[in-house]
Amino acid sequence: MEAAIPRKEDRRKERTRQLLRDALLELIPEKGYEAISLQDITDRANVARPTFYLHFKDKQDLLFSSLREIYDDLTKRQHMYCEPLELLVNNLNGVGDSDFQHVAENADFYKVMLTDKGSMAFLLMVLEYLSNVIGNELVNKLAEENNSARIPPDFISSFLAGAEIGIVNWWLKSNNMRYSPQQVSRMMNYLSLLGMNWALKLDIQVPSEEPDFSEYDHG
Amino acid sequence: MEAAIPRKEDRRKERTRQLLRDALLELIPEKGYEAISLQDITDRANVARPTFYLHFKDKQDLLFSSLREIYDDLTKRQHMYCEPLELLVNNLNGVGDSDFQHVAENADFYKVMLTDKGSMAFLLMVLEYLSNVIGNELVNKLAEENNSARIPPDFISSFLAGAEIGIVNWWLKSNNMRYSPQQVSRMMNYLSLLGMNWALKLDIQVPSEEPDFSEYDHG
DNA sequence: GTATTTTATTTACAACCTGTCGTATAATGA
DNA sequence: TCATTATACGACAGGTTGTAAATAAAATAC
Repeated sequence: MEAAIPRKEDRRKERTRQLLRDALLELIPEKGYEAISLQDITDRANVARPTFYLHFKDKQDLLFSSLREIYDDLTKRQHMYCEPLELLVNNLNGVGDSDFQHVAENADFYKVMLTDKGSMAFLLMVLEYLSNVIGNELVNKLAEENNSARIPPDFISSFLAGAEIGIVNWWLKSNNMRYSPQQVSRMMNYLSLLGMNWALKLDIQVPSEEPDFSEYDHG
Repeated sequence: MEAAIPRKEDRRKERTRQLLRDALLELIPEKGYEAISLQDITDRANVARPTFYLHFKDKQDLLFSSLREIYDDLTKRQHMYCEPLELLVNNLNGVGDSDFQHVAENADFYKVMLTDKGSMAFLLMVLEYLSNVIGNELVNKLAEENNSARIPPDFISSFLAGAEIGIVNWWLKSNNMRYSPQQVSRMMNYLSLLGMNWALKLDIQVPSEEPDFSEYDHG
């Protein structure tokens, strides 16, 4: 056995990987994920097709690699919002905003991926991400407050994760996104809160003033 | 132009179509939807591959054809449960049962389809089906009771449709389905009710007796 | 700066897939 | 029985994937 010499990472490696990642994200809004072939990707990245296999197993592997950093970043932003917990229970108006904000910023991407041109693996990845974030940052923390949940916390997390996907799908298709990310996020929180109150035997109050959910014109 | 002669449908036509439909549904739990080729389907159905194109456009067309009858039937069953409305608001314990019952009966199928071996088109079809059923049979009817919704009814429908998919996904993966269809359905209803109350300015009461959501052993 | 190692290119290949031709066969309805 | 028409069959072009060889290029180590 040779002694493993910890060589410094070859610069070309990361460079090629980045080219491939960028090419994929660039192509998705153009022709949809499913329709993209490895040839398309490597052509766009100016890389030979066999080279692809030196770095990624297949298209899905590349997709996941492309998205990991994005979602890691989102997780951090969520963490900021939900800490401390008191801020959450007294003010629903920040929780989840970053998610919907992110979707709005990448609307072209999500509009395609939440289509039959998208990918099941991606949707499941998002579902799991949401389920984990909602579970770790919200439901489990609330469940600890009062240790007598009527409904399993992971049921609630999965419920809300699915609901959020349903909402995003509705939002992206609803007449050019007539609601702001903050509005959608708030609708979601208000609609979830009372059921969660009951499920976790909590007593978080819905703000008494009526929220402003009026549509807005795009300008 | 020839006069359209209304010939009786050739028996072979429906026979072949049914063979193809059955073959697909048979193959899905075996190797996943995505991995199935037309060759697989026509082999299983004992039909020549070019014949496939005489009846269906592609694999997805066949899938939709296979599922249409199933979902039409489900819609009817939903309709029964939600009519009359009074029965609904006073008794949460029937709404949506048929959906979860159906999933339990076809667990093998859904376990594969809600996987990266499944299909986005299928998931979107289910999402739309759920959104329509929940909208038409539940939310819109409740919204008419009191014409001053705080949140758009179609937001609520999409929210619940997504939530149901999230729940089904959780349920199928949760340790061999430790909850009965009725339990899962009830959890879902109880968790949704209070938020919907607020959103639609209603006053449906959550039953005061504690529901039984204890897990059960499979025997 | 030079040598060595790693990475990338190129070309080629086998295997599979799809969609669509004709033409021949056989079942069906009239 | 007879005309119709669904189906079988074989074949084709064009696309895909994953892998293999030998060659060229680039980065690191010294």
